[in-house]
Formats: sequence, C-alpha cells, structure tokens
Amino acid sequence: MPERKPRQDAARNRKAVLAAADDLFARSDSPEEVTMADIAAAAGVGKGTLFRAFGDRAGLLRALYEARLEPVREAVETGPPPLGPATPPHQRVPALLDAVLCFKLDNRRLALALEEDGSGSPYQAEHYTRWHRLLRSVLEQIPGLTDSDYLAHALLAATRADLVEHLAGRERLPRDTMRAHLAHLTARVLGSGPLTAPATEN
Amino acid sequence: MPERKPRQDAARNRKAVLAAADDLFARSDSPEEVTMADIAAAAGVGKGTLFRAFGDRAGLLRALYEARLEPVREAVETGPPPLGPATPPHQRVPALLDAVLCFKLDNRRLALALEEDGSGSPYQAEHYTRWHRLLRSVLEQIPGLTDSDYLAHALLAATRADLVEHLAGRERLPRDTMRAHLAHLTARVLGSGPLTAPATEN
DNA sequence: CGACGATACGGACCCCGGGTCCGGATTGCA
DNA sequence: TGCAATCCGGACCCGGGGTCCGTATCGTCG
Repeated sequence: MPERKPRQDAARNRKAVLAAADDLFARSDSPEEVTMADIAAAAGVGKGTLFRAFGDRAGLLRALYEARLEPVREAVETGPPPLGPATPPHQRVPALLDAVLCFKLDNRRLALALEEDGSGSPYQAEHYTRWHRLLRSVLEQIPGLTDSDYLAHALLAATRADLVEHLAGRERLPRDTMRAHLAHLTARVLGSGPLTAPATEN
Repeated sequence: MPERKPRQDAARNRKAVLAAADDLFARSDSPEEVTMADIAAAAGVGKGTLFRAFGDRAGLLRALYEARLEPVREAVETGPPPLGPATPPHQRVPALLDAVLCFKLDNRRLALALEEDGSGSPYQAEHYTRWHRLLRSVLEQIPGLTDSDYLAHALLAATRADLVEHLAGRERLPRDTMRAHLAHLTARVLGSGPLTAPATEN
C-alpha cells in the first residue's frame, strides 16, 4: 500500500533504460535480436538494474508500450469524436480500429516484440483485453450485430503486429492504402448488407 | 541424383520421432514446454538423430503440420464441393475458412507451436502463403470485391492459432459456435453489399 | 558536516534449451 | 564375411534470460 518513492538514481536509470530500449527496438529489424544485455549496455547500466526495474523482459516491453500508448488511450477515453466516447457507434468503430492500426504502424517493432515475446498468448495481455472490451461494447450498441465478442476479436486480428509488419514492411504497402483496406473491411462487416437488416440509422 | 534412399533405421527413427512429438504436443498445455530433448527421449532416440532428420525445431514442426494437413490439402485441391475447385466462389470461401478453422481446432497445440515458434513471421511460412494465395484467388472471382489480397489476410487472421486457442481453450467456446461466428463474419464480408467500393488501389 | 541505515548498482554467475560433433555401432552390398 | 557408407547418440558448446551479493550511492538524522 505504501508508495515508497524511489531513489533519484533509480528513476534516472529507469528512464535511461526506457530510452535505450526504445531506440534499440526502433533500429533493429527484428525485435528478437535485441537482447537484454544489449539494452543494459546501451543504457550504460548493469543487467541487474534493468531486471530490478522491470522484473523481466515482458515487463520492460509492457512499460514501453504503455508509455507510447498513453496519448491514444486518453484520446479514446476522454477525447473528442471520432475517437472519444461521444461518437456514435457505427462511426467510432472504424475510428478505433484506425487508431489501433496507426499505432501499430508507428510502433511496428515494439508491438511486434510485445506480441511475439509477451510470455504467452497476446490474448491474455491486459492491453489487448482493454481494446477488446471497448470495441465489443461499442459494437454491442450497433443494432443487428449478434456476436460482438467474436467480431471484436476478428477485427482486432486484422491489425495484429506481425500482419502489419508483413504488409507494411515486407510488401511495402503504403500506410494509407492499408488504412483504406481496414476501413473498407470494417465497413463491410458493419455494413448494411441485405443478409441482415440493420441499416436503419438512429 | 538427389533421391538417395535412406537407410531403414533412419526411416524408422524418423517415424518414431514424428509419433512421439505428435503425442507430446497433444498432451502439453503449452507447446513451448515441449523441448527437443524431451521429444528425443520420448522417441527413444538421441538428439543428434532428431536434428539430422529435421534440421531444426521449425523443421520438425513443419513436418508434423504437413502430415496432418495432407488430407485437407487434397480435399481442397482435387476434392468435391464445397471444398474442391468446382465450387462457386461465394460458397467456397466460407467452406475454405471453415476447413482452416476446423483444422486448427483439431490441432490446436500443433498449430500454436508452429505459429509462435516458426522462426519469424508466420506470414513467411509457405503453408500460410498457400492458403493466402488460394483464398485470394477465390475472392478475386467474386465481383464487387476490390482488395482481395488484404481481405484474404484479414479473414485468415480470424482463424489464427492463438485466437482459436484462446476462444476454444480459455473461454470454452463450443466448436460449432465458433464455426458459426466465423461463417457469420464471412457472410458479412462477402455480403453482396452494393455499398460501392471506396478504396482506390491496384 | 559526518556518519549510518537503506537502497541501488553491476557484472560475474547460473540455468536451460537449441544446435553441433565425432567416435563407435549398423546397414547393406558384394 | 568384409568393407565403406551411413547413421546413432549423448557429451558438448553457445547464447540469452534471470539471479546474487559485495560494493557504491543516496539521503537523512544528529
């Protein structure tokens, strides 16, 4: 319960590590070639320090991720439309997905590292469950959708880090093309198709 | 000149390893807790033998996967509808996806192992590119779809091993429910939506 | 300002798993 | 049966995540 304040050098080192790791991941082609020892070295710090500060590799990744995600999270939770809560569902869903996609595009390596190294399923990571819960709850507000839970998973799956990396990296697909494709997909999924009869606006 | 026939004990050991690995993966909760040494031991064989036969871990996984996949592949390539080539596209797409899903449900651990351990992106694995190419080519035959390539990726993403594992395993979602959801999603995506095509691309 | 307890530092060290190597056993062909 | 090609297998290496503890640093109190 007591928030004991850390020593100053501890805080400084923590930042140094974060910065070094951020940089190393950004440069590296593949996250798995960035080792903990490398990060420690780049931060001018011992491995012990690094592990004391973050617990383990996944912890460090999470910390980095969380930091980068902060602005987006805020825009989603308390921001103006089209991301904020005041947006009508059928408009917010594509906005949310676009935000996720853009985030992953801007943080490819990091997202990749977190997903493929995050100690088990990405689906147990709390940041994933947050996105999923949110997206599902928004989907649920759209009439005519029956399986919002699965739909949320499926839509998020289209923004997975390794897929994004593959398309944007290996296949040089331009950012906006990809966004358009995702938007298109989303539209189709939500879309007023003849097979269900939602379509009505409110 | 290649095709040098292997010695009999070699062949026998190869099968033993395959069987042992198959079994071990099937039992284990998480594939990463199955070690190469374990497999060798279970097969009553030395590690050297194992690595000589399959090159590396990924090679073994691929071999196992390929073997399991064989019947499905045949059904798809030369079988009767709804999987075979003679099926009309808008009917074949859901059939293909359902087949993939079922396969992953029946081989959860194995698929999981292959995806999360397959030496880099799953998107470079040739078995993925095969599914993708096929699905894309079928999608292309459906009028009104513009970005078949991305669509194929997105739809396949909904059947990813770790997602399947999460839903079927952790959340105890019944097999048929999941299939229904996927079918529903597919229908929505293909849905004869006259909502026009915004994305300009080539 | 000096000193002392609490905290952090850091790199040597451990563990574990994938992958290699080579002396010895097997196979198969004549 | 003899011989060469092939294969066997477990001891061994290496690289990376994670730990430990003697030492340096902090910051607080007298």
